[in-house]
Amino acid sequence: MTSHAKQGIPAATVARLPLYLRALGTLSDEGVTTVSSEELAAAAGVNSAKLRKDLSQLGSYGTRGVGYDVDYLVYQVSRELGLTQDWPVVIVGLGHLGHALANYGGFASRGFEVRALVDADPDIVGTRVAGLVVSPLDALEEIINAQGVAIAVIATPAMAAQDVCDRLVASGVSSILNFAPSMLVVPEHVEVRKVDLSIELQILAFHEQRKAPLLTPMAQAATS
Amino acid sequence: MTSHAKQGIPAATVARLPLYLRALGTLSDEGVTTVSSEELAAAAGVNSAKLRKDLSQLGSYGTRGVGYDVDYLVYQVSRELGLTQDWPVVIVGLGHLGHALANYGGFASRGFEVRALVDADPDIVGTRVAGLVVSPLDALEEIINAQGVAIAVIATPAMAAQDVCDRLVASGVSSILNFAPSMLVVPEHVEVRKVDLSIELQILAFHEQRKAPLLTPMAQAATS
DNA sequence: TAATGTGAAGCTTTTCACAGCC
DNA sequence: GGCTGTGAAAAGCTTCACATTA
Repeated sequence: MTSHAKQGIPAATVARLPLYLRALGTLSDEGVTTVSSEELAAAAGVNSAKLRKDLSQLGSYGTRGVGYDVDYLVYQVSRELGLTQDWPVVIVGLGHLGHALANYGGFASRGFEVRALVDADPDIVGTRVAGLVVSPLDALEEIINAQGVAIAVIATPAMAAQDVCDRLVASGVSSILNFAPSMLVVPEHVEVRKVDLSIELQILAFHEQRKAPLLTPMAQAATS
Repeated sequence: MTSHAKQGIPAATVARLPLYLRALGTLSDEGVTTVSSEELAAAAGVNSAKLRKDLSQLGSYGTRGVGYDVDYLVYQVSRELGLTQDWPVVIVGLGHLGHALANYGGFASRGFEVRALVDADPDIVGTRVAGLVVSPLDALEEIINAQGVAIAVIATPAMAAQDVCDRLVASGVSSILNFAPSMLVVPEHVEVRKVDLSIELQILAFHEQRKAPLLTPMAQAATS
């Protein structure tokens, strides 16, 4: 109402909203009805000034001297993220990872409904995974149209990812979550986000490395 | 040698090094021996000024007027990330996701060797996954000591994560990759990084939401 | 009184643009 | 001539600290 910059919530804030939502869900399950920025920040693993600033981007949903109403805040954050509606999702690629994603409960609980599974391998097509029969790659376009899919998940090998991506985009998909270790080229209006399971491990190795020399008797003549 | 601020590569740079490494690997496989910042940046999906600044943090490994030697740069980036040595890793929790992680080729190819799999479920203990026999949770401490594990992956349900984490830390693990949807509390010297499979999907929904109203005949009286 | 919401300060990251070097 | 490496400017993000309000 009062000119809240609807266009322009900082990307860093958007990236943290799911974190807050998760923490709020836990609190709600525990029967907590009101929470201060300090408490919620601790539960989400951020500092309280950041949390307050983030929440203030969405509007003025707290009460000074009291805190935030948990359920009300869950609703507001969900709405902001677009999770008050259900999103039909298709998963392409049913290797080990696709399998895990299809069975992952965290999607359904956040308003994502896995409507179809697609794979290129004839041995996998027709099998039942997480209650769904795996469809052949040929059926991709038809499925997307029939189910009204706007968000797709790619969990294929790297080599197949760009081709699958092109077909998804051609069929009208405009948001893609890419688990394949490859860079996808897409038109302007399509958003791609990527998850690389090994990147975080590599970042850990970086930090581990600068403690290790002191503790393990491994590296001796390492100082060039 | 020439006083390169060894202590203090920006976090944002470290987070992108794995991306460059992957792009370089692909180029190397294609037989490319030299690459310009422009080309490598395109392959990694970043802009070239950023790439040059990032690489300059590691040292002066390019040649003006020419570009970067692909194999040499692979080595330098790997060394910086601590990937020239092998890291023994243990995965705790062998549900669908743990399964997928155990079978994930991207770990081994980056110097991470999955040495042991651990689960609490008696039905899973003793089964063979990705060539390894799953050990019981009781054996956790012994395995970590015997294998010299410094980096562990948690893929348990949220409820079990903190307990597993505490035991890992007590046994000397100092880097943890957490896939469980929960906040881990650890001592100062332990580094935790988390991957939440549904967070990226929620961020996509956020962006999808602000295109959708125009395209789908779903939301009608949405403007409060 | 207690805790939010927010200007302002400080810090990090990105981008620009060009000097320096091959 | 072409491309890296890097100061400097711009943008973005975090933290501080306190006025404001229930």
